[in-house]
Amino acid sequence: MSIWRRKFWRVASFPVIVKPSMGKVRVAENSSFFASEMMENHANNTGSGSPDGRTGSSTEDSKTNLIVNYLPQTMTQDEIKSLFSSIGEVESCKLIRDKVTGQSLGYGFVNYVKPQDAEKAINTLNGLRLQAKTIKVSYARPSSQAIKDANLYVSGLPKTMTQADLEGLFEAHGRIITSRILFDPVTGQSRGVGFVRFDQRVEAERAITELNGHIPKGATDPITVKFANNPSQNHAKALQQAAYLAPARRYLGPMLHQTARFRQALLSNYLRYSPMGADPMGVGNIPNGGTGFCIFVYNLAPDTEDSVLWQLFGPFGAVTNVKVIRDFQTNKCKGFGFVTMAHYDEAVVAIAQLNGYCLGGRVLQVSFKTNKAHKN
DNA sequence: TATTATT
Repeated sequence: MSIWRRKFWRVASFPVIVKPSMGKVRVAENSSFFASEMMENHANNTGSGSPDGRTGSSTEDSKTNLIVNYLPQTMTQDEIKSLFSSIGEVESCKLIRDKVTGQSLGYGFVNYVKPQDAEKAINTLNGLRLQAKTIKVSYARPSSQAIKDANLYVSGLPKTMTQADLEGLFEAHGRIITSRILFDPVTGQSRGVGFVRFDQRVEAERAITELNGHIPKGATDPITVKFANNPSQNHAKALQQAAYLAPARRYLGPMLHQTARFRQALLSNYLRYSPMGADPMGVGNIPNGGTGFCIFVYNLAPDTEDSVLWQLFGPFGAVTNVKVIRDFQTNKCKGFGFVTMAHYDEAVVAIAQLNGYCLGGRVLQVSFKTNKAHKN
């Protein structure tokens, strides 16, 4: 097999293009193909090695459990499991999603049966390029309250400050897990802001105390150091997105903050006035293997991503699966997709709200999926 | 002045 054939991964139904950069390709022994680029980014290497040397935890470090970061937004749990199963038997795999919108948070966990497979996965898959992302594979630290909310947002940095400089400034206050300086993609200039994630929250707290308002050597202005916003509770962004998607016609934002009880009230109201109230299951809609109710979405644009469906339907309740149907050759959306929702009442409201919804100049048709190709 | 690292 040539090196170029190795560039093309097929993981289940998910073809993944792997781009080895600079011809720097490693091929693992005892394995059909692995293209892996070792990270040159310091941030992505930090903390990816031995889990030893930690402080403040009595829990023993797992030698089989891995955390996978910087996953492409569209990658599903099944695809992750497929990819990591190419190394060895995977005991469990979990993609972390936003509780409200169902969107991938870009990281997950893979627990192997054998420690040597976990080690091999780090050596082989860390630094792998998937779509526009370079994934990071490292040992998961034992979960605890002490390691949560240890991510700092730093602003007011001198434009000349490098990532190494940043770490040099913060490393005295604890073990740095990751750090990053944000750059303008056009000019390539530092935006003067960045992030530093510590192992322990107390370390982050100490760094704030010591470094907020500090003037770096050679600089004139003080830096600001504070806790970074937590993405999983940042629904303001989702709200903005919903407002953007519904310019004038329907404003979905408030739905994000409604309780299940309010949704139930909406449902009662809806069923009272809807013809569907008489036939609540719709035509031929059967709970999909017990995982939920399948919804057919028609008139999607060719460039539609799965994430759009998550964003559209997530505000109405628990979305368990979405799928944009694509042309095998072009990979463009064929104009429709499916969304599975866990609860019937939420699916009903979502359909009622989104059928006729205008998305990118197209009027969507949304209904429960029917079994027949034609209905009357 | 904001990316997505703890189930």
